[in-house]
Amino acid sequence: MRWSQLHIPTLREDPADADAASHRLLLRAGFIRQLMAGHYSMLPLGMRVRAKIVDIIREEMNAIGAQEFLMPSMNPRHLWERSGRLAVMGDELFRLRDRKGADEVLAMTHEEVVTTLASELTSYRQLPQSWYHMQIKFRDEPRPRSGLIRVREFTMKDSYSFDLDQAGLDASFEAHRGAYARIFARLGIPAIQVEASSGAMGGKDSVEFMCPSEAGEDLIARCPDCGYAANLEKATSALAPLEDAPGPAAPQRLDTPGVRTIDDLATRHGLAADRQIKTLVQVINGQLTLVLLRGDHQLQDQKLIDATGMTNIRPAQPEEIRAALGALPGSLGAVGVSDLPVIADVALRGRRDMATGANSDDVHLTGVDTDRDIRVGTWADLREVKAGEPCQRCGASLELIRAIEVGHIFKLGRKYTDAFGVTVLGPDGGKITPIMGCYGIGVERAMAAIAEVHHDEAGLKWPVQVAPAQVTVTMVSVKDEAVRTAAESIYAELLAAGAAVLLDDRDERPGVKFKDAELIGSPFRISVGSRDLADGLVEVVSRRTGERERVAVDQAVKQVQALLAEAQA
RNA sequence: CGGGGUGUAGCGCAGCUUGGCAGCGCGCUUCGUUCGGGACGAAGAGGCCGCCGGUUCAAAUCCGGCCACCCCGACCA
Repeated sequence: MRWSQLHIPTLREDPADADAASHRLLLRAGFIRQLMAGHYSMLPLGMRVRAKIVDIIREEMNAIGAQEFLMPSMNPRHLWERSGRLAVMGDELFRLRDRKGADEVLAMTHEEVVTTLASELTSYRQLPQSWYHMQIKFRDEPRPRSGLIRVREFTMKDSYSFDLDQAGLDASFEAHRGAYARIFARLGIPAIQVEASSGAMGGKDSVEFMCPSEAGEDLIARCPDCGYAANLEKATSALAPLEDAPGPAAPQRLDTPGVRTIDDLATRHGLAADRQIKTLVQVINGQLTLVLLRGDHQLQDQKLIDATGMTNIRPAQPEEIRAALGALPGSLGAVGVSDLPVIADVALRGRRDMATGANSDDVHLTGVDTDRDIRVGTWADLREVKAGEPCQRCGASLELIRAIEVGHIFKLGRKYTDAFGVTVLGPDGGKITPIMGCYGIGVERAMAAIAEVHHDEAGLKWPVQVAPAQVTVTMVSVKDEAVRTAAESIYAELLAAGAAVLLDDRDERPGVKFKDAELIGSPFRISVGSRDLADGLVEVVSRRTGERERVAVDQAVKQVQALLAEAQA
């Protein structure tokens, strides 16, 4: 690759409106260009990085025995009706219609398609299977952002495993977990594995691979001591147990004029927030439901979704609340409520002598025992963990950090094999419905994550495994014939040795070339200039360490190869 | 979808308040000088001022509508 032939130049100034560092640098260094919100063109430099990421993923997937497929992005709509996801995914699923009037969708993932292929499996002898592909996914995101981190069109490596039983699924899952750990290590992404909610996909065990970064959209709770880590949507902590003295034999009325918040009740009536029951009203699949939490706790929305299995949840409007309970938010409670479902956070279990609203404006109740006075239909973990709370495993103080979700693996179960009637015959001649796992990596998002982790003020700093140019050979002075000859020869030799090399043969001043090599993030640079060449020397510079050394012209290739090997080890 | 902001040369922006020749920096072309850390001089090229409509003798500028993009939120495998 010769720089003089690269069609898209680097930019002197930062592009406007680029929020994340990766976004800014990938634009400026000429790796990507935006077409519209959430859709990017991949330029030659970006394409090279993407190809290397794809290669690494492919190697590790093949290494665990997964087989590569390629399934269409455009799917018939009926497939998605059959799986039930047409309704679940809502507006996020792109829909279109062809000239015959047939309805189609642009696939967000490929469970439906891969399951139709799996229907040709006939015998238990054919299992287990792990199938994957790398294909463009389409998602009508409400708000694309941060460059490649959240887009509407992106490449995903998604794989799907089919096993006879839970033990087989566990093995496939662990194989993928290992492959993912190796992939992210090779990509230079310091991914940490966290417990996650499986969300709308269904299924049980769910592990996300998270790259800590301020540009991330997720929050994870992590224990610095024992390594416990979970998505905030799932994280729990060990709460200090609260000892309640026995209260009165029945709840007592407390007039609380003007009190509307937990704080009001605490400051004006001396009832600490952790002695209050917070009553939220949510509409879950059209059903008004009371959600109870300790006064000083926040509801984690995803936990409510997971606890109920419903995705269609919204806070109730004040009119709905008054019609159902006879009071407005600020004086709500669950005591005596028998006609509405009640879901309570486990932190309220067994509490006594608590305070809560009386379902009459400006009136509260004290002396409430949760077990005695409230008809709780479901106990669940609903509370959002806060930084500093003790780790449930070891008691150390939890920290909350932002992270980019670069991979997600989970045990799907039989949702799709059931929906599509996939069975194989077992050894006894009986029908077995295979159990599935699914596993995804966002390729361009991984590229952005690498850029987030590996950059400085001067530009990108790609790890050698994914660098678009592992070595940039800089002709410091293109008009010097001796320089040209030496640089061309080093370039050819490195190319022949299989290295990714970029020859900067532009007629530019040296400073421009040095800055650009740093901007695009070449791990190593060989400067071939008249000054050193007169002594038979060239300069080798490391982007990462800034170290530079002069070596004999005929030793340069060997020296750089040694440095590359060392960096990859 | 709610809130905020921005659309003017390839990129970054000024001009809009108070209507009157379309500007600046970078980049690009040509010539000359320069040449190991983003050079300098001279001469050039490059515009549907997001789109549609209105007001006006006259609109980048004022008014209305629409579109796009960005940020915050909601949303999200």
